[in-house]
Amino acid sequence: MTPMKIQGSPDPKQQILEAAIGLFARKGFSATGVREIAQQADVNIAMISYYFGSKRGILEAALDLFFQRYQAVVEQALDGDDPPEQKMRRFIRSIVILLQNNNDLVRIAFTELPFDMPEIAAFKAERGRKIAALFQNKLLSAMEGKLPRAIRLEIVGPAVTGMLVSHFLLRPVLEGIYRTPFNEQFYEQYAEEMADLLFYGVLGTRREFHDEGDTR
Amino acid sequence: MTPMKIQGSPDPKQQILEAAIGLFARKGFSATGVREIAQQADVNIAMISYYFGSKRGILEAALDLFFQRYQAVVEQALDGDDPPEQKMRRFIRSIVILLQNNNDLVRIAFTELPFDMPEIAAFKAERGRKIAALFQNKLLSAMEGKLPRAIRLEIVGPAVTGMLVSHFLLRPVLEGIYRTPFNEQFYEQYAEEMADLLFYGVLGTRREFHDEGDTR
Amino acid sequence: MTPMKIQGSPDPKQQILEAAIGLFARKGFSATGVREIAQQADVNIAMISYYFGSKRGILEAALDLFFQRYQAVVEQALDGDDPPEQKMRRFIRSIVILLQNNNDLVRIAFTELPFDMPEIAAFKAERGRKIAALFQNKLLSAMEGKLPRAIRLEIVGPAVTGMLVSHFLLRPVLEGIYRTPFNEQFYEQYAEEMADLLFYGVLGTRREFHDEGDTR
Amino acid sequence: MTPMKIQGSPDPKQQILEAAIGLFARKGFSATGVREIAQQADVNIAMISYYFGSKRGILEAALDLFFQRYQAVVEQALDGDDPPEQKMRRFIRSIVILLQNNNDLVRIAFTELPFDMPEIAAFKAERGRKIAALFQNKLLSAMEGKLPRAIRLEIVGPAVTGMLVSHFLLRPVLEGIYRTPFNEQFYEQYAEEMADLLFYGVLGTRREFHDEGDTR
DNA sequence: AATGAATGAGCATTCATTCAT
DNA sequence: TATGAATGAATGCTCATTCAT
Repeated sequence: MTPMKIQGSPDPKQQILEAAIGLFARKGFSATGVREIAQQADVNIAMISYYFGSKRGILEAALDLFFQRYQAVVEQALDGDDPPEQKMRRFIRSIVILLQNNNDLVRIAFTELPFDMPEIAAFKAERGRKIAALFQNKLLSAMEGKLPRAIRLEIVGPAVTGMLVSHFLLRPVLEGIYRTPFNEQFYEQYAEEMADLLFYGVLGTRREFHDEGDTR
Repeated sequence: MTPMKIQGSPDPKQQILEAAIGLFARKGFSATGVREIAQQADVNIAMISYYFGSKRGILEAALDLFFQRYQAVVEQALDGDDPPEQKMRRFIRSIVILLQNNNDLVRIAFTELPFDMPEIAAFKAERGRKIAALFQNKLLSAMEGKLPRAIRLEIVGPAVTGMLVSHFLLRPVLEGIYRTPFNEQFYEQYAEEMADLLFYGVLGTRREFHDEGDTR
Repeated sequence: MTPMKIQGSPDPKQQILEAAIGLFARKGFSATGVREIAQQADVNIAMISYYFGSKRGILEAALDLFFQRYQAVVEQALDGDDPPEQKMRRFIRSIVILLQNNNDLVRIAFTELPFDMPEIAAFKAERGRKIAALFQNKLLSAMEGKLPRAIRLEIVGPAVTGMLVSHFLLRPVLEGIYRTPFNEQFYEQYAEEMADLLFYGVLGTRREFHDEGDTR
Repeated sequence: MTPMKIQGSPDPKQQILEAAIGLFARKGFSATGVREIAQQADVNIAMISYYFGSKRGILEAALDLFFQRYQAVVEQALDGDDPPEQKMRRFIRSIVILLQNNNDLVRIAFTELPFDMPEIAAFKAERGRKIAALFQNKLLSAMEGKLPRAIRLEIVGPAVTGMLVSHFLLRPVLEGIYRTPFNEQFYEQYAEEMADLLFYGVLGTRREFHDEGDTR
């Protein structure tokens, strides 16, 4: 039976998770105390053990959430019979939206890889493998032989990831360097620039390689 | 007068810094205790206050060290009258070597940006601005008008940074995903792939844009 | 619901407060460690934060306790329509009993006025003002014009306080100087001598000023 | 050979003592650190051990200084063949000046009697005995039989001390209670009021006891 | 006489977690 | 489910003192 919650006292498990994600992203996992999470979530401190077992349990839940969403985007973007470049553009656009809306989760996922929590690293590797396989099967296998240079996934994969993500990880610093407002409009352009950069580099032009329709 | 140190009792300030860099990179700043640093550095715990004022002081010293080295590489690579593409290739090769040799510092510099240490973020922004200016003045200004698409530094800058760095940040996870050995030979190829990717993207080829000699 | 406590595990908050009062009085606030308090109170050290927030919190609680009791004595002694001299004798007798029974608190209240804890000094001033006002309203206003010399409260007030209290502050030293046993009987005489000294000084006699009945 | 000191680098021992007296008075002995003393005295920290042996050594030097000055005032005021009341008025006037000029020392002497430094208490008792003996021999013995009530030194002594001193100990709090400016003029009146209070109390008048000339 | 590095014990406070209710 | 009290270990930092130079 799902308990009816009156307004103002929502699901405490969800409250804890949301509070923790915000704090982990802003202060880091270690620097965040369970007391702080409990206070922010307006929940008794013992509820954390109760719902998540431990502080680490919350981190695992957060990572799980991120990879679920990430993988969903990948699957959805790469699915279907569209040409690879179109799939890729769709992926980039979707992923930029994901990164925008889950900035905190992204920071946690890419930032917290403590070597003293090997299970966390293992968990990430496992999820990463799945996603790499999706790319291999749904995208790269269809492009083989058609590219000017072969794509080595273990190199290009992380490079593309870093290319797309670093803006979001560095955002607080970037805001201190550039005056550009990082608003909705910016991120639309951002996605296009990322795609062009990935496809043609800074020196190439889209027309050179082959005639193409609008891939957008 | 520089004191002659007998073997076995080297400069304790240096010892502390090195120990801390290793631990910060592996466990994160917050998760690393001063006792741990002192023990690893084989130094009395009070020496940390004595030399660095506080744990945070060590972090600042580490960041300073990283940015000094980073900026030195940038200046050296971009200096001179060589054509831009050549400068850029030189920069990428140098930076890959730097990242290889300072993996711990890199992780610290890109990972520790806690919002509750705003001075740290400010420090990074200040150094970032300097480096961005170097690129603008020594590289981009010479390329203006010659590119198929204008380069927006506030977008391409972080993207290139992330493209180059993410391998090193994600390395422990990548090792769990791919079987590629990350050895000397790998990083030579890595630098070339990064340059090609940056210049021509995954779809472009180097010959298309303009005939060029060997830019290496 | 007040929890029934079995013998041997009494109210830990009270335990902490009592232990701290004893130690603060004997060693001073700064020289007393929280570990020492916790040990003496037979309580886990973290309970100090839990109940009082900090070591300073215990000091504040102790001062509050003292001033509550002090003010209660003043109010009770000065209340009613008795002639001023009688009120004053009653006050002195009551206050001597209070000082006897709260020697530790007295020492803390008069000894700990660190200039680096301005809130403490402010707290004392506020309580002192209240008590000064009580004297002004319930005692001095009734005596105006009837005295050989006007009483300046800001001078006589501290003087009387010091006169009464100094024995208790200096007791450990006095025990090293005089052989008098400071027992119950002594303090009865002490109260009378204080009253006589305050009223008639060392040279005056009670009969000289005006014929009076037994003022006790 | 007494070293000639150039201006600006005066006797470091004196510097340390003065810095320490100020800090002990403001923060208390325990709360004052040797680093702080050394810094305030503009002296290397190791000089404290060198000159005073330990932090406690400074406290002992300060107490010694206070009692020397105190005893000198007592001896000077009580010496000679003047009538007792005149001696006593002289003493009170002198002591008020002493208290004014040595406010820090007074606070230290009356405030720091930690039970865990028994030698300090013993030292104070010894000096206190000497001063008590001076009063007994040079003042009270001449008044015996001439007073309306016998004076018990072990009671009146501390009372008078407290009466005189409490203003100076409580000064920071008194400044928060009353608006009276504690200036030169105030302390002249203060001394007179103290003498009158001691001699005649709040109810007595100076003319009642015996006709007297100007006792000043 | 003076320095700055070094020591080891100690400081107040906070940690994540547990448990009886 | 939910609470608040309780635990013991750990936190970063400072202490007074010592010592070789």
